Amino acid sequence: MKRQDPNRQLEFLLSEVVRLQHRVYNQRFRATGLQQTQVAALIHLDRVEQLSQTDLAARLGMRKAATGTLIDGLEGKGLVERRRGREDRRLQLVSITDAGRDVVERVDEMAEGLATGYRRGISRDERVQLVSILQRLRENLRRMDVASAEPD
Amino acid sequence: MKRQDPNRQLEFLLSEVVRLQHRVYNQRFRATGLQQTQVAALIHLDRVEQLSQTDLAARLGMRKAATGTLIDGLEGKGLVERRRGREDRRLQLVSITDAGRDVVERVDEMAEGLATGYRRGISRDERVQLVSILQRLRENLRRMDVASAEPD
DNA sequence: CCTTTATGGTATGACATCATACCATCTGGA
DNA sequence: TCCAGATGGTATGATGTCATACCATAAAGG
Repeated sequence: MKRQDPNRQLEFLLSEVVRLQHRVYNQRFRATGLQQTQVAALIHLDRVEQLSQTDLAARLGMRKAATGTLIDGLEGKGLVERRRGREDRRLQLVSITDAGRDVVERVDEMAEGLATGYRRGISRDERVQLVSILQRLRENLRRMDVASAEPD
Repeated sequence: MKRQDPNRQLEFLLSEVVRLQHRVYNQRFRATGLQQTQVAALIHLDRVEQLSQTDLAARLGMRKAATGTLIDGLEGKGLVERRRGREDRRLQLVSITDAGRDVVERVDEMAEGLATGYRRGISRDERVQLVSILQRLRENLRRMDVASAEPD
């Protein structure tokens, strides 16, 4: 039962990196009052016109409930709008506002600066590789998630 | 200002994967009553005899306060012990108990099963590569973290 | 020695996410 | 047509992590 060095155990390493990442980004974005996840949501919305909450949840890898409160926050700041679906009135269609687009613009510039330090010592090829592997990991995890998540 | 596809933006992708990962693992480990992070802490402690809380915090990428409550939980279950440092009485030296070692053993077996689905379609070489890149990313983030975190 | 500063840990209040349970609306078959 | 299940969303209570502020002990300089 030779156990992995926890420093190399993929799952733990990923968690650690993401914890650090959230901390660093949230410190830097303090001025905007936005969390990294909210920024992610805004950027998703900036590229697609509108999205139901369930769609958005799937893209962020979150649950519906959490996505709802996430959007509450963005809506409260006027960065995002909700409209009931016209055909299917269960849907909450979320779309970004002009104010939201401005924020994305500003945040993008900040992110530019951060990315420099973030990517130091990692080549373009490696980044491409990394993304590719992470996408497969995500696929695997999605499969494992639904496999056990009947009741939602 | 050509913006990245959020599906490929490294930072977001990492966050998403880790959210999924936590969900899947916590579902599966429900029976043990442990969170993935607690498991990580146990495994660290299983390999080093003892560790101060600050050390442990550094290894997990967390802050001191959060690490304290994490350990409270493990201590409450009897998986871990705290002793005041004999030479430096500020230190809380944390070490794993026999019960803790048993849990690690059991969890390791469960993790074995999970890892199969987790790693599907990802070669050994790719995993090595991934770990290497993540370690550099971690280094970068640590630098960016302390760079701004004077007051703790 | 004695004071200042650094360091380990804890307390507190905020917030994000989760799981579960629930309500509203749609859809497909009897 | 209408009822049963599926699906979108919300409400609630728990927990994990954070940032900040604080206390206790140690180390360093006069």
